[in-house]
Amino acid sequence: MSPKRIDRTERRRVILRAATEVFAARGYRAATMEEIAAAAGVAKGTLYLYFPSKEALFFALFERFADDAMAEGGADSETTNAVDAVAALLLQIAARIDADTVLVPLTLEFWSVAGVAETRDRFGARYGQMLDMFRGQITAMLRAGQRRGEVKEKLPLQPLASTLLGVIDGLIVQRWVDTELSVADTLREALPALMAGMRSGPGDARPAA
Amino acid sequence: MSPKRIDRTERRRVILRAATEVFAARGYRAATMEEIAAAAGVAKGTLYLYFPSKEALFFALFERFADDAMAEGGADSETTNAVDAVAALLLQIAARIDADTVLVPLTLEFWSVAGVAETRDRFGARYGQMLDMFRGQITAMLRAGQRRGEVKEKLPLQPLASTLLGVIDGLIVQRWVDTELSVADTLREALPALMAGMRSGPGDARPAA
Amino acid sequence: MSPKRIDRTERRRVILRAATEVFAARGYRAATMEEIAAAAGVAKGTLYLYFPSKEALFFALFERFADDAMAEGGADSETTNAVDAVAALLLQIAARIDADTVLVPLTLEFWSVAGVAETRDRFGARYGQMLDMFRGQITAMLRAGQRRGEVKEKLPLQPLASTLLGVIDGLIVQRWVDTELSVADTLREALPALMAGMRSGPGDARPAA
Amino acid sequence: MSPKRIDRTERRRVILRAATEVFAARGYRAATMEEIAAAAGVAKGTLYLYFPSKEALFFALFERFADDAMAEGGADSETTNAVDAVAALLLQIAARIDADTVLVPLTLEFWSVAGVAETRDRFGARYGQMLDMFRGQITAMLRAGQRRGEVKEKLPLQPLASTLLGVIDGLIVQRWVDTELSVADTLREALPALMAGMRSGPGDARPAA
DNA sequence: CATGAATGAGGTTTCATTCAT
DNA sequence: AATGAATGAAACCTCATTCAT
Repeated sequence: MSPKRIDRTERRRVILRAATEVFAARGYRAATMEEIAAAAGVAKGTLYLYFPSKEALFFALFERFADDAMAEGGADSETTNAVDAVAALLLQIAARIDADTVLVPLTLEFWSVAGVAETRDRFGARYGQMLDMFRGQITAMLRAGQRRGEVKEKLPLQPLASTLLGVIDGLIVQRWVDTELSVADTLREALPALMAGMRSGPGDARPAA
Repeated sequence: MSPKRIDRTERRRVILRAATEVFAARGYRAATMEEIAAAAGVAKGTLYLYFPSKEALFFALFERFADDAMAEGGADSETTNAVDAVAALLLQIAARIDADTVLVPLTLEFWSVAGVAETRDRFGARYGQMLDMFRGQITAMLRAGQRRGEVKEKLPLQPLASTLLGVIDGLIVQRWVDTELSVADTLREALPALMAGMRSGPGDARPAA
Repeated sequence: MSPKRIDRTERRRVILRAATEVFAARGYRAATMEEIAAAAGVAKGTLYLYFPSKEALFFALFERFADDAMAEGGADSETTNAVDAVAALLLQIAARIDADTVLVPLTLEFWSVAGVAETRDRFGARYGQMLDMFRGQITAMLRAGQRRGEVKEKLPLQPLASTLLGVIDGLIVQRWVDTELSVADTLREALPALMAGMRSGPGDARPAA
Repeated sequence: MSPKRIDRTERRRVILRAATEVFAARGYRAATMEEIAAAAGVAKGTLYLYFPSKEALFFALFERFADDAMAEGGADSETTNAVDAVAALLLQIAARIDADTVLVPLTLEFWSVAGVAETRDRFGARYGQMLDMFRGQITAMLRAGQRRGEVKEKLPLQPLASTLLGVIDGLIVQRWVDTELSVADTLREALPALMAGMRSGPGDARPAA
């Protein structure tokens, strides 16, 4: 019924998609608004009708990225063994990274832009939020596991969660330099050995019911 | 006949030091040669007497960084238990990261620059070299441990090495957003639990006793 | 939907005109894009919307100059005596030089830029093309004159054409140092004496009569 | 007897020779003092002990060039036929141009630099001096020829001299675009035909004795 | 005398942003 | 709403000139 049949939400999405490609391929600074506009099939000026500045556009991208990542959470932490559930969460994230080729360079780019003094606050806060959420989730899963006697007591849950989560980012870095490497495959092989020590063995089982 | 007495090596070092600060604080693209010159206490033109271009300067920085990191190796892998030795190597790297505040943003910046199409080859190759060296070293240490019966047989050594090494980079990312976080402290707490599963337990011990 | 209405061709012309002035007055290297922009009444960046580089702008100028010069040809070579026709062609070129004051310094500048190693190929080839065309035209006119019995047989047509054409460039140089000198006037006076020897005299006339 | 066995005059010559090569190959603006110093086998600073500036060095080169050219004059204008003597003078200059490969680009460069507003006065005046000298010489030779009855009366001597001299410069231009072309050969072939019309024929001979 | 390291003004080019249409 | 021409602030890099040794 609107005179012009233009769906602002849809066009915004198109622009964000184009920006994703361009930022991933060229980096934040090297990417030009011209390139993004061309990739989105709109004129340069149009970008400014949807995002007030280049930085805002990049930040919007980042937010969508963070939202998506955080939606990933909420797994079946109750049904399975806690250690397996944590592994499953990590593998799920890893699979998404392997599947979407722009995620690796784009993640690198987020880190870099966020490291720059001017943008540190905006980006850093948001990224920290995301990290906290994941760390919290992992910690909670492990704590639940401890309550159920699946996970050893006396484990430094916070540092463990940080480290486990870090594994993902660490493999992202290795993936950009070695495009053959599969984050998910690597994790699938390595996690069992790494997490074995967290399971409560026969000796330290709860006195049980 | 006697030209001005200048220690070119020393001056080069001063410039590299200044570049380290500026690149870390502002990022590669945002950093200007003017800023670097000012930080080094020389004129803009002088930078070009030591490095032919901005990119060359950044790459030189990266090389020195890679050299330093690789010199880190050669630990006491023979004397101690292999698992402990690997942990010690990681902790040593972690300590260096905690000690030098510019290392975190600079590392992020390396990743980002290397991810950009134009520079990917130059930087990526060098970074891959460094990663390979570390992965190789960790793999070798674990394999030696297997021979000595300290490390479980049937472990996927390559993926494990990648993952363990990745832990460092993953924590660097977290450290950048949470400057309170100590990479070394986190690792010191988390590693025992993560690596416990790699040690050969009583059950799978060598015939021995 | 209706973008700003701009006559790109006209604006291109304005820029070329401004560039002509500035390059003529200051020389290729000394001329700055800033100056050219100011002379054209546009901003520096605008120049780059029409020409990708300073060199391209200069080359475009050169091409237009060459095109104009070559369009000059096609005189009334059939109706008049061949020797007179050649003289008329030279005088026509000369008149254009006298009329347009920037042509002298600009021509000097073309020569100079074309002489420099880096640009020799691009500019040299184009200039050679123009020279060849003029030499060919003069040669053809004289040959036709020979067929009609107006021009002496046994003349070295190629060298003569080169030399006659060279007279123009030689006078351009003199005009540059002596702005009073009129290329056309000088030629009008000198050519009859110089070309008299090319006309077939009574002695070497065709059997005819 | 002097403590240092350095002949300033000789070193000046060496620098000028090096400058000749570099200016010819790269043009005035593109040539750097660094390159000239390297070509001369001295340090950059040393150039400034002999010439106060780049422009002064180029001008010195130009002056030497002009001096050499003017020394060329004073031929055997008395002994031979005046028309032949003029032709001989032009051929002599042409031969020198063919022999010395740097003369062509260097001449072009002189013209160009002299065309630039800032240097016009210095260079232009000197160049005009040189041209005047040659024109004067040719005019004088022809006038003497008229007195001796070798040259037609009623000839526009000034324009003729300008044009004949111009032929040289015109062929220099053609030579840079066509390095095969020999200025001397071209002139040797073309001049007889061009100058034939200046000789007093049987009909217009002086009543004479 | 000679050197060559250092300087910094100045040049070309890029590109985020604005705004008339 | 959309366009894309125009702007002009920066940025990288060059190089003539100076001057401490």
